[in-house]
Amino acid sequence: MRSSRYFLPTLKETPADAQIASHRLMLRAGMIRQGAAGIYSWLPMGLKVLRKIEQIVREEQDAAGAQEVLMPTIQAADLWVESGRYDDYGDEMLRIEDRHGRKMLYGPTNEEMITDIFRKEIKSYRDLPKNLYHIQWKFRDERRPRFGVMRGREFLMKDAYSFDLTAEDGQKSYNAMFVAYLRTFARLGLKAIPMRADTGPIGGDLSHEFIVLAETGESEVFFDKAFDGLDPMVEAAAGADLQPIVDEWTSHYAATDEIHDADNCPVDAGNLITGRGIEVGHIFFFGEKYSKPMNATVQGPDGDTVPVQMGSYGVGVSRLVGAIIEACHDENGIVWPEAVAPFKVGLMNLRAKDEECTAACDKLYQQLTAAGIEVLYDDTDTGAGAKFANMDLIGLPYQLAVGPRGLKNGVVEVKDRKSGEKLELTPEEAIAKLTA
RNA sequence: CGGGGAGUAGCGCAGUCUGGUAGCGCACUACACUGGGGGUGUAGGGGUCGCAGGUUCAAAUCCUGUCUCUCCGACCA
Repeated sequence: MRSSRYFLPTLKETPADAQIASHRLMLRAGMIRQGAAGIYSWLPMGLKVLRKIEQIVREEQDAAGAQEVLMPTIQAADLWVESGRYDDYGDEMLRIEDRHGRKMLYGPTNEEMITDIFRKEIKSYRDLPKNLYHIQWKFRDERRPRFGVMRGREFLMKDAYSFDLTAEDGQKSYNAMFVAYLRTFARLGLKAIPMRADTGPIGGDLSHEFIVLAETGESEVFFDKAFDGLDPMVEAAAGADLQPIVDEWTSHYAATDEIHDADNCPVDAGNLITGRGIEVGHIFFFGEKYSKPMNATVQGPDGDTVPVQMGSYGVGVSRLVGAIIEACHDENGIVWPEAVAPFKVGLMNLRAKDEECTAACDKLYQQLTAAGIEVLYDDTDTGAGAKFANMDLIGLPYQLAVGPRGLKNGVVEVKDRKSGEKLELTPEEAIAKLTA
């Protein structure tokens, strides 16, 4: 993509409303623009990152045996009356009426709807287990939206729902999601710690929050050093027993500051790590909480009709964009992990008016693009300093700077955004390095 | 929801107390210079001062109402 054609409105100055790093940087890097409190438009580069995160989440859900569906954003209130949550949910639910005066709502989550879909079709234990998920916009009318997309009112969420005959089977479904989450966050370039959690309004007995570590995270977290030794990229054969893995990850101490009690902490100070984190995922097993009131039942092998055992599993996809930036930035801007970077390489023509320089850049752009590398090519006729600053701000993993000075000696400069390491290479070497 | 703060050009702000031709920096347009870390100059364009009432010869400024945004706190993917 050429910068001269790309819609990438970066800002030199920081908008006054943005307090935290990710919000500031997303606005400055031209990723989002605010529509109303907690509601944002996603501009091309922001959307590109959002889609990449979404895709990784999707791949791991699919790999874990979940199947993608897509439920609507607008739901009829009836189902919520049936589950008893229409009154319980309170002002966080955006309630609307259609032209016929029918009560509707913009979905804050989808337990009721998925349960309704399930109960209408599934009648036998032979059809279990099932895990259905979707990635859809949700709306929760937060009292105080803040931190940009980290706590917006409208947000993109992956939510999966598992259905099993027994609680034991439900635990297996839970474990599959647990492992999928470990892998998902690791692939996104994050360090995530599962923590035992309150179940809140979703309800249920078994629940873990996944907290990604970021120095500027919203809450303080405490966890056993032992987590550092665990490998989140769990490889497990289909149908394998995941319980030992889950046990290992849940056997070590981890708690947010709300729960942590320094005086009674089971981990001695030498092994306790204190950090800050952001909640990006939350998984629940809640058994019959919705299946019972909503009559989502199947016939078991013995002929008895029983409520199905359910769990739900959320990932804050849009929040992850902010969380990744919180975990990956420096004073100059964003430092994207390669897996979610909007482009891998930022190619800078340092002297757009110089024909040789432009020819060299055009060629590099063509070669890299042909090799399947996503390149943002700054072909504009602006000062070199502005280009470097802008590239640092948007945080592409590699910068490829091409100017007359280097070309005279047959070299271009490749900079690693994260380490800051700069290499002078021939164009051929640069291509080889960037396509490796 | 409790307590603060703010709405003036795309962004950041001054002007409001003490009413009198709406300003500054950045960004933008044109031209020239410059050219490896947000460069320089000259000349420009852009604002019903959040909205609605009121007071006044005259309102960004005073009064009333209203909307929105935002910060801290309590709650959440």
